[in-house]
Amino acid sequence: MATETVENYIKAIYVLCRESPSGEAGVVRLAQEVDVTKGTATSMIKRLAKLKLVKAPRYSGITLTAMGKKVALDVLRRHRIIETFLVSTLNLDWADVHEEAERLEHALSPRTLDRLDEFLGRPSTDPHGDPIPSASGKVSELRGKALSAYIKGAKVEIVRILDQDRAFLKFVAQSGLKPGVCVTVQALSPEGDSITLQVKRGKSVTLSSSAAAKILARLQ
Amino acid sequence: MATETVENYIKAIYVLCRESPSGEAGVVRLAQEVDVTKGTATSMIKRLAKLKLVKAPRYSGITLTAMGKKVALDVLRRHRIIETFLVSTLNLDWADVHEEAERLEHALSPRTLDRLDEFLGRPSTDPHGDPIPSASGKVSELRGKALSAYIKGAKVEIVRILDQDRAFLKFVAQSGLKPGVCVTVQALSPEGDSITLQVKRGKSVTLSSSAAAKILARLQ
DNA sequence: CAATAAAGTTTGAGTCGTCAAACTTTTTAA
DNA sequence: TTAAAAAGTTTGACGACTCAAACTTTATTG
Repeated sequence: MATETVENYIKAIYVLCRESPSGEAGVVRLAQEVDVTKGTATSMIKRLAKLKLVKAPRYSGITLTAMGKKVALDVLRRHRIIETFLVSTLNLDWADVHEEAERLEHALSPRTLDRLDEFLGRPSTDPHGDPIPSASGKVSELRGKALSAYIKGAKVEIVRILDQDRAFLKFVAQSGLKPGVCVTVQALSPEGDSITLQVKRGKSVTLSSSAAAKILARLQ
Repeated sequence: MATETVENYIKAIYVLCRESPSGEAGVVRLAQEVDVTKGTATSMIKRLAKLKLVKAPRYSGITLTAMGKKVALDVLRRHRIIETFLVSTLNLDWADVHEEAERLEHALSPRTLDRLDEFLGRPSTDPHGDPIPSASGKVSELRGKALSAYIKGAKVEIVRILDQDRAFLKFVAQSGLKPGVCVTVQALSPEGDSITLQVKRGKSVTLSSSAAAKILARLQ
């Protein structure tokens, strides 16, 4: 069994690989993510390589092996089911839930996880719209494009928020941009580098393009 | 903040002190309880003493300080609330729940714990009948005497099972002796060192006195 | 293309929690 | 009351995880 620390590194590597265009994770970013120095990250990567969880040629990018990917999806499944529970059953604040799940995800037995999943009605996404991997390790990456990619007048449904940062999530929630909500693109300003959305009649929000890039939506 | 390991030692010491007539815990039993060698236990006790959580004069009994007691009750509160959740909400098996709670109890923030407590309707005991300490650290030790202390013909209500051993709990559950259940003392056999209970019409169970001593009940 | 910045690695050391085994003190019982 | 058993302690070592700081390699850019 992978230790809690190992699980955290693997999960972080998985996420970083998804984010990076090259599909590889870097030591410095990884160190940031798990909150250690880069030296520590390097030595941990060596251990992960010895455990056959990652491939990491010297001075080059890190990628997960098939085994590593399996571990990552397993952790992610636990994480997202817990987040769903915390929000939908315990009514915890949408933005606060990430850190809590971060700790709980390592303490759930497979049996309990399955009961929890059952209790929740076998949800397919978590409150941020992130897909929950199946018990057998499959993820359906949701269709949906960045908000910033739509044209003026488009009516779209928010499907996912690609960021776990508390402040950002708080802002998003406050603006009413949770997954499931429908909005209309009211204005695009290439000069101002921003996008304005109508959330409901009379209420609109303006976002920078970079913020809008982290919110996925699909045509209504 | 006390580490997970520290919390486990403190909890074990609390339980051992309750059980022992002298009110003190011993190193060997403690080592058994947390599943380490006695040398390890000794060195941990030193650390706990340095942290002002226990008093442990050399070659003598271990007791908790006021601070230690507070930590113990806090852990116990978390443990018992989680057990209640696992049984009453997720329908996990009554006997399996202890180990699971053992791991989860260290991963819950105060906020989440309170939400969980609220969700459960602020229960006062866990599924074994153990009292749940209040958030401020008060425990109401339940009234109730060992089953073995009642006389023939007594009609009593089971209130608590004083043992976390899986096999014992499994047996108890199978016999229908959960807290809340009413039984009648059908026979006492000092020679056979046993007690026979009528659980409901037509169903009776025989227990050794030592087993009956671990089941608390009160007069109906 | 050289100089500098950034990314990555290595080294030496420290903490936490653990073990096995030798040792000391206390308790028990013959 | 003293020898054996039980309880408790110490020592030296190890694995997991971490840091700071020196170092090497790769990338960037004037």
